[in-house]
Amino acid sequence: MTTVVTMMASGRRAETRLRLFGAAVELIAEQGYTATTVDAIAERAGVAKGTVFYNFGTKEALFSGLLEHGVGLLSTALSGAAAGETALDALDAVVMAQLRFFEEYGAFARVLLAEMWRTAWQDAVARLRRDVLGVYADVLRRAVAEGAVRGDLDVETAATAVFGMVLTVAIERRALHPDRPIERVHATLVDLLHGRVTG
Amino acid sequence: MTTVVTMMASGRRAETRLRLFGAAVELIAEQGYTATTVDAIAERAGVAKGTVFYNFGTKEALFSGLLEHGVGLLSTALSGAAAGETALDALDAVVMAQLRFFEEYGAFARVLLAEMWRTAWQDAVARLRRDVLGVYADVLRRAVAEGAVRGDLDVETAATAVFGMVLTVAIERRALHPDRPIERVHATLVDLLHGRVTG
DNA sequence: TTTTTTGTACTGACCAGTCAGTTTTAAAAG
DNA sequence: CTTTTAAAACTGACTGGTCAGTACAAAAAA
Repeated sequence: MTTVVTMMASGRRAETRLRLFGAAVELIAEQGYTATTVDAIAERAGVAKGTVFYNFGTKEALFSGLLEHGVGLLSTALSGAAAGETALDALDAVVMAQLRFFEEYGAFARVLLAEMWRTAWQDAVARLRRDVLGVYADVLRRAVAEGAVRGDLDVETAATAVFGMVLTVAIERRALHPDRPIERVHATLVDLLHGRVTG
Repeated sequence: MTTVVTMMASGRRAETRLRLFGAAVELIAEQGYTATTVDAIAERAGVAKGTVFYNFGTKEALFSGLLEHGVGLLSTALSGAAAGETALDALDAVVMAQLRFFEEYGAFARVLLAEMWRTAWQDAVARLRRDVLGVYADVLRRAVAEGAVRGDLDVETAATAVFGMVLTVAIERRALHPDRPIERVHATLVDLLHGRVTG
């Protein structure tokens, strides 16, 4: 049972909410948002259907909350890793943090990738761009300032590219090569980024 | 109206099928598979609902056919670009071909990204891995043979990484920076891959 | 003549959301 | 410590609507 949830303000209600997030993220990862019924979420969470609506009001609000929560965790994980001697060390560390995060919360990775583009969740997506892609952009800008990277690098595009690359690889690895050590995947990606592959 | 469809064996029936693919890919890109109704697809295609079932039998079969069709076009586009003096030239060309393909068929890119992970479409996904990721893997292997790339490169992971990177960037560009020239995006990605960014 | 499409009407399953009633919790009163 | 009280949390049967798929007769195309 891998869930996006770990800890949060305690209390009966908060606990129920987290159980619902956990059930929802797994089911939505497998079936997609629309195909996942509130009944199924409630059943997996071990609560009555009415409880879902008592806590969130609508199915959409439940999903919105789930996205917010997950993006928050991801953002925390990445920015926590962004420290480092040089900007390039920091970049490696952020890539590793993203790989580890999706290793633990693989269901959330798939939900993100699948549902990120729907207009219904603009708020969570905006936050993803600001707080998650922003970490990559900051690190890259720092690298520019340190002179480790060409000054005319298109930082926005590069940040998206790295994030998408890691996300795709993390999902593919979980689906097809779960035994492959995450360190090996990290090494491949880091080599790609540092030009130790070609030339 | 951007559709995945371009040309195919002519005939009334084939034409109807392609119109349905075109309508379906747009709607599914916006709303997702489950949320898209057969009624809506038929209406946008300008066809009676019964015609959908006459041609495909089920909604799932329509979508399966759409995926097959799109993956076939993508595979053709990429392998057609994989020629080139050196393997690294070929890699650049394949990246460009993928960017161009998703520029033209942006709706299909989003459908791929969103629905690729559901177990229901294993066949199309297997073909994607074989025929599309395979093009990247081949080019990278060729680069290894030419000595342009380290011999111990994890070709599979690298191929997935590059494909995912380009896919993510292509979608993000269409959504957020439609005016940004595709050549500039290509230059950023190619620089990343050739180590002209760091060091 | 055969194949394909149309339009309308129908069905049966499924599902988000509601609501009246029940249980739990915690605190105040005795 | 026990009882009372009221709010908060939870329950599950029910409802109204939606949708994939069917049926079919008539029309259009090949």
